[in-house]
This record gives sequence, C-alpha cells and structure tokens, in this order.
Amino acid sequence: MMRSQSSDNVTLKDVANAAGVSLATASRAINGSPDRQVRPDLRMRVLETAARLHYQPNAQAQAMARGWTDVIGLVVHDIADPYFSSILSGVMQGAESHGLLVTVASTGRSATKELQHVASFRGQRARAVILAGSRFDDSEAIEGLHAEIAQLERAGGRAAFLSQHLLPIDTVVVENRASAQSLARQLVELGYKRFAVLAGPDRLMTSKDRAEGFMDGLLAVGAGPPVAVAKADFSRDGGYDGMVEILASPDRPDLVFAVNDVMAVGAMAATRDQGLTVPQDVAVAGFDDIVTLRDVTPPLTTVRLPLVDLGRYLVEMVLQPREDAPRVRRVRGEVIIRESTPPIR
Amino acid sequence: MMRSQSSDNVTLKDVANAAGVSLATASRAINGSPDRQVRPDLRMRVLETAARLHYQPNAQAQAMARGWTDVIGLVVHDIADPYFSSILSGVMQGAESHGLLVTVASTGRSATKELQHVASFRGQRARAVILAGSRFDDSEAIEGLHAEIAQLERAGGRAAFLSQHLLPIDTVVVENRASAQSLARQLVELGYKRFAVLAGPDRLMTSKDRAEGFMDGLLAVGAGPPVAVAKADFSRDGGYDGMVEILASPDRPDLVFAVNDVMAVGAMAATRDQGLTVPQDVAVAGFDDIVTLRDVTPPLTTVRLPLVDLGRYLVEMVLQPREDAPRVRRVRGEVIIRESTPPIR
DNA sequence: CCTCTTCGGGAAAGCGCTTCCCCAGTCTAG
DNA sequence: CTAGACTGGGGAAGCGCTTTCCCGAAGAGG
Repeated sequence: MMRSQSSDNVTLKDVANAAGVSLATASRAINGSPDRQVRPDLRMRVLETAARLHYQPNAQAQAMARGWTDVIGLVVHDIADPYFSSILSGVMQGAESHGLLVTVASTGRSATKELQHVASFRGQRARAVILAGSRFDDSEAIEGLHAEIAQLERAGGRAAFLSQHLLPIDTVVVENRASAQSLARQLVELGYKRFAVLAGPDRLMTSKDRAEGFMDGLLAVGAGPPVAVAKADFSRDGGYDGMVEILASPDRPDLVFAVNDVMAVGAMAATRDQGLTVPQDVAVAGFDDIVTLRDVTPPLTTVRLPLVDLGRYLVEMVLQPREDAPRVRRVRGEVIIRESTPPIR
Repeated sequence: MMRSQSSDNVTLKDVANAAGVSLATASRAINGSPDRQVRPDLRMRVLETAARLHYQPNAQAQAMARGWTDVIGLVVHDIADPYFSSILSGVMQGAESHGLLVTVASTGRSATKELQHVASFRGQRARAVILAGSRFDDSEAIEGLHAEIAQLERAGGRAAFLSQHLLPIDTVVVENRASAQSLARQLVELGYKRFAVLAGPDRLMTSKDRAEGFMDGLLAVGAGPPVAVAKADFSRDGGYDGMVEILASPDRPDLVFAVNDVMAVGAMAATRDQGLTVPQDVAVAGFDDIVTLRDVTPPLTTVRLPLVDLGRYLVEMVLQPREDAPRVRRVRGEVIIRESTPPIR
C-alpha cells in the first residue's frame, strides 16, 4: 500500500523462493518449529540461502506473529548517575544471557514521566519492564502506576520493582532503612556523637528511608538526634550545597551522613573548599559504594549495595513464570567502614 | 491462529467499535493522518474512548505498517564505564526530544559482538544505530561492519559512528591524537621531562590514538620519548596494574599519562599503595574528564570531552536526512591542568 | 436545476512473519 | 494387500496497524 521507504530489504519470502521451498518451511528451518521437523537437506539449503542473502528476520513481524518481543524495558531516574548505570549493567548482563535486548528510559525523577514510560513499554509489547527508580512518596502516583501495570499484565507483560515493595508485584527490596540503621550504630560505636544528615528530596522514598533509618539507628543506641538535617538535590552538586548549609550552622557536627555516595563526594568537596579537612574536622559517610568512587580520598565509609547483581536479580525474577503471590527478594547493604570515618580518639 | 498469551488486550478495533466508527477513522483520529481530516466530533469521541479503554497502540504493528520504528540502537563497549554512560545519557536526551526510545547493547570490546548487535538492530528495524565504541584496529572487522551497515541502509536505516572516521558514514570524530598532543605540549611546558604512557590494548584505536598522539606531542616540542609504555586493560584495575609495572622499572618517570581517567585513577591508587604520593613523587594525567571523577584528590589533569553533548550530536546527525557525502563533525578535547600535574620547580 | 469538485467515512489490501490445517507420501500392522 | 498412523511440505489465516481506493454527500459553478 504505501512503503515510502526505499527498502528493497530481503524477506523470508525471498529466502524461501531462492531456496525453492515454501514460506512455512523456510520459517521452520530458520527457527526450528516445535511441532514439525524439517528434512535436513532442506534445512541446510534454507540456512545457506539465508546466510548468503544476509537475511535478518524482521523482529517487528515476528513480534506480531508471536505476540511478544525480545525486549526488556528498564526505567531509571537518571542514567548518568552511576547508581543506575550499574544497575543497567546488571540488567544488560541478565538480558544478554537470555538473548534479550534492553531499552532504557529515564524519568528525570518525575512520576508522570515514569508512568508514560511504562505505558510506552506496554505499547512496545516489552517482554518485561523493570522499574529501577525509587518510588515516590505520592499515593496518587502509586495508584496510577498500579493501574498501568495491571494493563501491562493483562496484555501478557511482566513487571518488577526495585527498592520499595508497595504494590503486589515482584520486587527486589533494598533494605535501606535497616542498613542505614546499622551504619548509624557502627558510627556511634566509633565514638561519633554529633551527627548531621544530608538528605535528598523527601518525595523520593529511598532518600527518606535512608535518612530516617539512620536517625532511628541513632536513637536506638541512645545517641541524640542529628544536630542538622539538610535536604538537597540527589546529586553531587546537591551534596555540595547541602554541606555548605550544614557547615554554616553554628554548631558543627562531627559526622555527616549523606544518603548516597554521590552526595557524599559533593559534601567532601564542599568541606575542602571551606578550608576544612575530612575526617579531622568532619567525618563523612555515604551509601551505595559506587565503584567509580572507591578511589576518592579519604576512602568513603559507606553501605555497599550489590548494584550490578540487583540488575541481574531483577531480570531473573521478571523472567520467571508468574506465581500466585508476588515474589520479594530482600537485599541488605553491607556497612563498610573506611578512612573517612576513623574511630574517634 | 495461535495467540498463546492470555492477552485480552485492547486494540484499535475495540476502540473503533466502542466509538462507533471504522478502524480507518479511529486510526486517523488518533494519529492525525496527513491526507484526511476527521470530523471534530468523531475525533473527540474516538480520543475519549481510547483514553477510557487505556488504549495503547501496538508499536510492533505500527512499525510493520509504517515500515519504521521509533527506536534508536546504541552500541557501546561497556555501559558500566562512565565514558559510555555519559554518552548514553546524551543519546537519551536527544532521543527523548524526538519522541524516540533507545535500546542499548554492549560488546564487551569484542568486534564480533559489535557486528552481531548491529545485525540485531537491523532486525529490529531501528530507525538509526549509533556505534559509540571505539573502532578496532582490524581491517577485517571494519570490512564486516561496512557490509552490515550497507545492508542496514538498504533497509532504510541510518548509522553513525563516534570516534574514528573509517567508513563513509556520518561520524563524530574525537580528535584524540591532536588533543593528546596538546596535552603533551602543555605538560612539557610545565617542566616535566621523563614521561611514561599507560595505554590500553593496541587494538582499540582510541587508546592507540591517544598514546601515539601524546608521544608525537613530546617529540614535537623536543622532549625525549617516553621512558616507559605499559599496556593494560582499559579499566581502573588495568590502570592500577599498569602503574605497578611502571613504578617497578628502574628509572621512574616524573609524569604518567594514562589514556583515560578511569585508568588514571587506578594509577593514582597504585601509586598510593606503593607508598608514593601524587604529584610529589609522580604526576598523573588522564583523558576524558569524567564527571564522577572530578572530585578525586589530587584533582586530575585531563582532556575534557563533552561526552553528553557527543551523544546529542550523534542523535541529531543520524536523524538528519541522508546527504550525498557522509557528514563529519570534529570535536577537540580541551586540556585541563589541575593539581595532579603542578608546574615543576 | 444539473454537473463538477471537494470532503471525509469505510472496506480492504498489505506489512513480514508464525502456525494451523489439509494433504500426499511412507510405514506399520492386521 | 489394504486400512490406520505418522511424517513433513505447503497454502492460507491472522497478528494490529496504516493507507489506498472507492463512494456517497455536500458545496460550488454555470
């Protein structure tokens, strides 16, 4: 009818004709159908012809005929953030081992965009969609997401979440709260007394959980509440700005906990720029244990999350056949004390 | 015929029926066809029905009918490397502004896999494919890639390269050689005399160009050739190992140039672990100016590449209509001297 | 008042596959 | 030797869209 493209692309029909077999046989020879054998000599002839013509099946057409595609959709907040690129890396490893492709979409931390991307992946008939960005503390957004995912599953798709288990969907739960609590406990043991928390925006549950978990941890071991809590952007520059704010306050903490490593690095830079030293003047701790950041000086105390593995778990999970109850896999971070928080005295 | 999936998904036909119009009209109402107007009241009715039913067009079916998709394929060597995730970030920005999706594939620095991924994107009928990984110094691989891309273009697809301009294809050329040369020159001016080069594997042209450019630069200003050249993996750990090797040699350089920042950071770590200090005992310089690495201490002298912008340029380029001659856009890095290479004396 | 356009709705033809269904040819068994 | 059971090839339906083509209705022109 239309075909505006200048495409003289080779199709399965061309292969079949050139090999002197029917379309059906060519298809079966190339993909090995379950119900029917193709005589070896015919199969060979088809395969050779296909290779000779550089035949590449049209994935869209296959998807239409089969009803599903070979792509996994991944939704992240910001792919330039090493947290997400590590997860992507794991997702790609998992996908690769199943012969799948991964399509990435980023939300810029907007719940609306997240929803749009999920809808778009539904349109793409993605085999599965993985939502790796932290949930938002916004019940309306969650409701919308729930509805969208219901549609997706009705259409035969699958979904999995990372971080918070808020909907009846397969989830890899990162125990941000408990992990931050352990960190707080260990830091108190090291002798720290006056804490500040450098948090991200409240609507991001990951930030909230880490900050609150940390404070809970302080209380649990009888340490006082933080002397300061700054809220800033969930980025290096946010960490920088928040730290400037914290250092400007009259009573300076002896340790600042930033809710992620990227912010912690910003905080350390701010400290240096104010003429102070980490950890002599203020100690700093982060969260995530981002690989690229392991060589900052002083080495950062943090909570290690197996980010690449998380990506792989998510793929495995979302590729399993559905079960009655949603699966939940809990991952606890491992506290890693380094030189940015030496024992006091 | 089959439809094994339990899909009771809503299709355009459902929308048309529910709205009491024909399939054709529903299609035109939703996508606004070029040749025919739809009466406003009908359009409204269709649009409302579609929204009410949560209709999401099947992208595969649209792709089949239209002959092209809304996805851009991006091929990188290793997405966990911040070099590539920055580029991906730019590509995603560019794609987003055109309403496109991006699918990522990674090669693990294998030419064979690169070729497979391009073929796979051809099968996906990707609107365009961007090859962001450095070319390999392997004429056979290049030949294969050329053939594959010819097929891709015959099928109506488009392709663009980053880094080296080796094939008659739109390319964003990174002037690795010239930039490394400038770096060498400036370093000599700072007073350095005894250089070592920490290179990646030879078969990666990016590594080769940077290393050779640097050496050319040394010669051009009358400095002697490097006292050592180590070849190592193109990663943080590669940088570490290569540095250990360099430091073990009897005559120690006063400056080590690592062909990328990630290796440079590994090199600095190795230096520290040997009980030496940067820059007092050895100065270190890198290449790329990776954002996440800007806060290492001492701050790294490097060559800044606008990585995110490169991603955007590539998208713009590959979305332009074809021209007779392939477009080439050259990008020169900017030398940034920081404290890892202070002036000597 | 009739013919010539223009407008816009609907039927139907594909797009490139997979798989169902029919069928001829072979085997096996009675 | 013939009926029943298998094999495996090929025709054709159908996946969900877009767009061409046909057509009746409404408006313009004489």
